[in-house]
Amino acid sequence: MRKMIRRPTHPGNIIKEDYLVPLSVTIKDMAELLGVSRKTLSKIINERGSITPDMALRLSRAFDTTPDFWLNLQKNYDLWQAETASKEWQKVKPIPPNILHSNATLNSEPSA
Amino acid sequence: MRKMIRRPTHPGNIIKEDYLVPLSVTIKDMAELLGVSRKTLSKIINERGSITPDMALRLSRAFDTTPDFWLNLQKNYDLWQAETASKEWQKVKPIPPNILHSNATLNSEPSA
DNA sequence: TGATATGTAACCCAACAGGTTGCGCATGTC
DNA sequence: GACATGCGCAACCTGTTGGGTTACATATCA
Repeated sequence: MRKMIRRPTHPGNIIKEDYLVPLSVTIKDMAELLGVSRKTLSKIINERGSITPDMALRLSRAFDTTPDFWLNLQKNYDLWQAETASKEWQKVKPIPPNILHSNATLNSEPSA
Repeated sequence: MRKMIRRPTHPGNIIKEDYLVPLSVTIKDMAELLGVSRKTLSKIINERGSITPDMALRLSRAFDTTPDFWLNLQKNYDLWQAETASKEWQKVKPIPPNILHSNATLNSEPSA
């Protein structure tokens, strides 16, 4: 697993660049095809909305892709956001590997 | 991509069976280690809560895993739920492959 | 009996998905 | 110029959900 260096591409960007533009479809028409409101799609395209599981299913139908493709894009984006937004999670103390990968338990034998 | 037949395992199940039980850690203590409330972890363990990106980062720290591992579990679970919850997305009409994979546009030349 | 662990309900707050309506702007067309 | 269309976006509304705290009943264990 390589750590994400730069801000991952937003799914909306892919929709726009790889589908809407090449196909010359407007946001309005695409929203209709997908069965969602123009606003919902517009927000995603403009990177202010996210791909929900339901939207991923719709996109997978329209573009002959997998729902996972879209959800992975969103996942990577969200993860990057979470990593960046706060450093609180870094305060979590890792469970010592020797305990994690043995039969030992966390609260048994304080030391040895 | 193989289609998901049965209900995917909930991330909370993994946390419990693969970590809490083997390590003999209580939900209370684990919640403390993760820096979240007992309720938050309890909800996840009991499959009433989901793994957020932030929680995935915390789990990855504690258990020496990747955040993606946890988010993928959640993603698969959510996707299955969305597929099952409603069939509305199936009404989305696929864009004809010949148009999708050519230089043609959707609204150009109604036929040929 | 007393301490601990746990599920869960009640409450509160913030965020977010999605929908509708409408406004202002840009562009294209008649 | 006048009108239609596409689009970003702001309001406004609703429902859901994550997360926190407090509290309670139950269960288990020393």
